[in-house]
Amino acid sequence: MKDIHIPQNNKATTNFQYFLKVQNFSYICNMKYDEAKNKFISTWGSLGTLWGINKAMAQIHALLLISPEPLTMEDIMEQLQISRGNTSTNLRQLMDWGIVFKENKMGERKEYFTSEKDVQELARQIAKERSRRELKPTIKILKDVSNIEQDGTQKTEELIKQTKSLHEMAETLDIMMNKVIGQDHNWITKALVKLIK
Amino acid sequence: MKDIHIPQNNKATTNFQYFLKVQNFSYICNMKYDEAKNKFISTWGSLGTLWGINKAMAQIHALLLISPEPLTMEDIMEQLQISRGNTSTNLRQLMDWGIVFKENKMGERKEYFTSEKDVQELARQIAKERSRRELKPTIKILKDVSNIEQDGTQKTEELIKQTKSLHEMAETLDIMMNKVIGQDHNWITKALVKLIK
DNA sequence: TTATAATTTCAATTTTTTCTGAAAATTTCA
DNA sequence: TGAAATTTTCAGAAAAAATTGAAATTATAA
Repeated sequence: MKDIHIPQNNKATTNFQYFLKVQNFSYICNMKYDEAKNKFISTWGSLGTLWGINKAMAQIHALLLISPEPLTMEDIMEQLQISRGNTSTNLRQLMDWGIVFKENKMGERKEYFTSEKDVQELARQIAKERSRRELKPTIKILKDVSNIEQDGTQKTEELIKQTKSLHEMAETLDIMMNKVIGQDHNWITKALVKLIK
Repeated sequence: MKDIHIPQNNKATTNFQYFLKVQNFSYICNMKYDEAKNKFISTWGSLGTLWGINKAMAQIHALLLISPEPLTMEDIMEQLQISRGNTSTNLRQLMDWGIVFKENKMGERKEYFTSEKDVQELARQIAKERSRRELKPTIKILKDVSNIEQDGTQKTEELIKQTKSLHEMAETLDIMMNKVIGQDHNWITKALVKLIK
């Protein structure tokens, strides 16, 4: 499988059958699953960097998300072609985020990993962590900065005015996010309905 | 100014006066403004990397956001201690994002730059760009991947199921974001009120 | 048009981040 | 307890990203 090059962003090959010639035998080979899987993993991987986690971490997560069975570290290393250390470190981080879990199988020494499979729960968990890691500390600093003493100069006035606005907006966002965290599993749909009204 | 070391995360120095001894003269020097300004710029800078723009870009933006007057490239280079090339490149990117603008002063050859000052407008602009750059392309790929043909295997079923869920969620988010973009300037507060109800 | 002020571009360099792999640590089984 | 299986850690290597600075380009005024 890993010797077949799968075009990543080539529209023409989506939902297509591949015709392979191997040692004088010809096969019509349905690549749909592997192609789709690779596309998903690599897309999720590059998206990861956009919301602050690295590629390997996001790819491991993607792999676990679509895997019906828990995977071992070996499985992950082999499928993504990454080192043991890298795998170990990133699995730990995913567990810190609360979106990947360790599992043990009876009679087996090695550890298995699964991801949170409910995407709404996943979103809630991510919202919760981002609030804690990024939003809350920012809010604190904006509050400090916007509380400096007025000295009558225009530049101080502008600094206070702008950081106050940002502070207010950040607090609103945080409240919204925490509302969302406390909602039931269909919050996204419900929130949408409310916004449209 | 740039020779005075300003402690960045030191609670004890916030809102404090500094006592300086320079060449036998003593001053009580109110550092509030500069300290606050530096704290804001460096915080905004490191936050930037978390939502996908680099440090210099975010710092330039921060500087323009709190500057009552438009600034030239020279001003920015000097205040942030970065090179001309860096400044030019990042200003261009900020303009691509639609949150920084060029201004010309009559009789002056050089260009001046300002930032969008209304933070709600800023948020709307950012939401719009992120939808265009990240969310929309992701939605397209999730749609493609979730449309592969069922082949009866469990792994294919799982891949389809999970990518379908993600696709649905991403679409909902995108719709929400675009709703928000079309709202008036107080959308955040209004959205919050709706969610709380 | 020419001189010059201002900006952009980009190859080379520096800095930061990620990744590897082997040694150390931990866990489990007998 | 000891040996084997498994995981973690971390110094150094590799890769990626950001930054510089000087040459090329563009715009302006005389």
